[in-house]
Amino acid sequence: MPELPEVENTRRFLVPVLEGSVIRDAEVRRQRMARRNLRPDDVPERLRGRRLERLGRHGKFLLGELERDLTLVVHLGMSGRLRVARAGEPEDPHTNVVLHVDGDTEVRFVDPRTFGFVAVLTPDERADSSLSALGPDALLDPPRPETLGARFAGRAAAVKALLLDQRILSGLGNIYADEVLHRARVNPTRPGGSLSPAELRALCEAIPAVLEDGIRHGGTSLDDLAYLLPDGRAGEYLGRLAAYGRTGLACPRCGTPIVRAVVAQRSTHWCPVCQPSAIGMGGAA
DNA sequence: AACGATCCCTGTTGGC
DNA sequence: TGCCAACAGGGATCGT
Repeated sequence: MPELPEVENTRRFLVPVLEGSVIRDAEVRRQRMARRNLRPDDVPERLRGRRLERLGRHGKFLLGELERDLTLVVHLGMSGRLRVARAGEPEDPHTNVVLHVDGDTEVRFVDPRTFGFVAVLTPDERADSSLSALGPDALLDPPRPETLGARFAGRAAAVKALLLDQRILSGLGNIYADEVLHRARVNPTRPGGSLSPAELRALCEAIPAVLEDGIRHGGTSLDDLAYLLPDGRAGEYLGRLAAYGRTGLACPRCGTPIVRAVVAQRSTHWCPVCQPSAIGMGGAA
């Protein structure tokens, strides 16, 4: 699923395509994709003829700074991907939004499950949106152990749930949360408030390390339905995952079979030896 | 306030 | 072989 490394790879690919370019026209073919706008019809209207000055990212949100203080917001949801193509090239199914850029370049938003969205927001609308509630970007502004500890203090919820909470830290999703916890040797079911200073330090080391590793390898493409780079290539990180999706397979660190359980309503994978459920105990959770 | 449950979607998977 | 329920998940929202 698109998480921070996939969104960042998408962003880097799109920077030379979009930055400084004029969006000549835009089509929203499924109204649902524009549902975060007060009026869905605003999207093409607000994009038409406007230059995109800078393409940034906060967590899993792509943020395009447009002329006259408008922001283009794109979230890939769980099955969204952006595809760069020439006009007239065959379209992938579920091409729900198309941006027509300079020349005959198109940026196509393909999203079968429509959990993604596009929005074009004024500064006021942006301030009122959930964007303003996002926590610091997990890569650009990685947490220090003391600040993460302060956010986790007193929390009974599983540390996995807290890592997925975009208001605490922005960018981790289900795959990279499992990978971060594995690298840091922290059991996903542990109450957030119970982590030791050493475990908080390990988490803070693991968060940027795992994300940078994911970015370096082009992100994680689980299957052909999910995330692909904007030129259609798959990311290479799938084969490097240590925990996520590896139920019954050997932990790359100790060889113990990875276990799976539902934590925080999400499929969760960990090594019962490297990530014991209680300090000093080596058994399964 | 914190936390868990539910819903939105649809392609894929697994069971019978 | 064919059908269909279950499953996957980010984020909004709701109930406790």
